Amino acid sequence: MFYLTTAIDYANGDPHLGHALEKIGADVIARYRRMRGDDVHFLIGMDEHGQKVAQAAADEDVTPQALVDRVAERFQAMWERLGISHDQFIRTTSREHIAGVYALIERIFERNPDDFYEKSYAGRYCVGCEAFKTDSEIKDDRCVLHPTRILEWVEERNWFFRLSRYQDFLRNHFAAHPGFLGPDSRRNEILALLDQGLEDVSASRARLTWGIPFPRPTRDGEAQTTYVWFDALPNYLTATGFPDPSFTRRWPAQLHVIGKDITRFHCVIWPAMLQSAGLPLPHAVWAHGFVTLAGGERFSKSAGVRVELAEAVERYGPDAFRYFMLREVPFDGDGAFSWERFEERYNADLANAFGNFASRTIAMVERYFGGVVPSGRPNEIDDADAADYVRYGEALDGSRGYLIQEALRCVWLTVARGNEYVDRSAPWKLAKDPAQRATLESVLATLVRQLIRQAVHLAPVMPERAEELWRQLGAPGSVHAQRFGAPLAAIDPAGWRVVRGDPLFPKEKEPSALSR
RNA sequence: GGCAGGGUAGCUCAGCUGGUUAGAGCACGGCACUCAUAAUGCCGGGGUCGCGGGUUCGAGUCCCGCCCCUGCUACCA
Repeated sequence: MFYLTTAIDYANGDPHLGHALEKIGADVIARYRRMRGDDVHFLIGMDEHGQKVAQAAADEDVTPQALVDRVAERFQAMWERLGISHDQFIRTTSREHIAGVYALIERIFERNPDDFYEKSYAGRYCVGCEAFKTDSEIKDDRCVLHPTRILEWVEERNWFFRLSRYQDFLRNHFAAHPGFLGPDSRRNEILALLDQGLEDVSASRARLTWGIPFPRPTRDGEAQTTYVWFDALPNYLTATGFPDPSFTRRWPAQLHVIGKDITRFHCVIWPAMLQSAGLPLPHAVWAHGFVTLAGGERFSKSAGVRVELAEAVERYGPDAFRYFMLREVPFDGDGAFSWERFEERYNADLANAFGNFASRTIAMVERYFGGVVPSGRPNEIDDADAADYVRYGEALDGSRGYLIQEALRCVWLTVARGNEYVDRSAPWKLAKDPAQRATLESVLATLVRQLIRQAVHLAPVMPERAEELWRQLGAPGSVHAQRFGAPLAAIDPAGWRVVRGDPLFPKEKEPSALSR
């Protein structure tokens, strides 16, 4: 079982490029795994509690539930449009999740009663943020985000989780499992944090109105609300059906795909919670980077969205968008989005190099062989491609992290090889000489084999376009039903009837009209 | 401030433990070709390798100092 998850998205706005990058990247991993033959379960979802959601609902004069219902629908519509192949969509307002959170907290109370304790928390509270502020967020006695408001000194009694107790456990875990967190830069940051020492974290809040009731009241009988760590993070566990005993069929997760900004929660608090509950830890966490804008401004939930996701998807279609994001934004770091760059990638990589390679190959099979793929034996082209696809696999299988952009580079090496091979072989010359018929057959069979492999290896990234190429090649079944490695190498397209279709990535007639 | 990473062609980046004329892709220019989405292939121009010292026969690659950028430095998520 390969159980992978993405961060659940906070339901206080519409999906933007940052959300999309994470889902697309995780989707590629999920699809890649399925095509390796793994039994994949891919979870995504929404984080729907919290003061900001309550506030947003109040502003619109709707109930919080009505608000999150609407937001969840918009997210799901976007994921469908983008071809995200999740198996499950969890929402933290669902009954199952709430029951799971109760069970997890109670399990900690049973197994490690000392891990929860009551403590008064005093601090400066910003009404604008609805949150306590730390010194670094305060300037001249005012919250840096709301300088016009006056900070209140607030004291409240909460449940706390004894995170500090797990410092050594976490350090040992990181030492024993070097691959637990990647990329290395994030891992080093967490190791530094562990060296610095851990403070306990609050597990409940008194003034939080929209959330899961904390299972136990405080000593003075006050009912509190579960704070974010114990509300949002457990979604990965509750989605498996926990506490139903069958949850072990999926748990522990193989991989949590998250943004680099929430690494700490997933690599410190979450593992400690699980350990406290006596549950196994996820095998790995991958912290991807951010999509930035050309100016360097960063996308985040608080920053304004400057490029409309819907527009970015519609302009060249979801598959081109998926390709662009993953090729341009390294999955272990940041990358910029710009229309100029998008058009460059689209024209150079998709239309000219790859799309045209498919077009010219299929056209030649039609022209010289009446559309029936000739037979031929694998040769040095297949060998060279195979070496590239080994690297493709190493970039996606997690052994060195999840370097999707490298996998794409590998496929394009084979595209370049194919175009070069066409020119070197000059089939149009071979076709004029009947004595060269066998050579012509061999060349075109080779090109079709290349396209087969490209379709299969691009299927995780561009599922729809890969399927269309598969169809144009006259290949049987679905590209998504294929398997990498030996089964793929064994495919012999001889006799397939190609179907010449529209270009895979049509170019706009007036490129200037697309420029901004 | 502390810790970590980075500053290499117009753009995005590769350059491992120091060693022939510093590389790739895109963009740009020329040539070739015509199967193809005026696509492709070949060739080429273009870089004081952040700045200043130092070690060495020799440094983008090591050492010191400085400048600049990014991330982390815990309760919005």
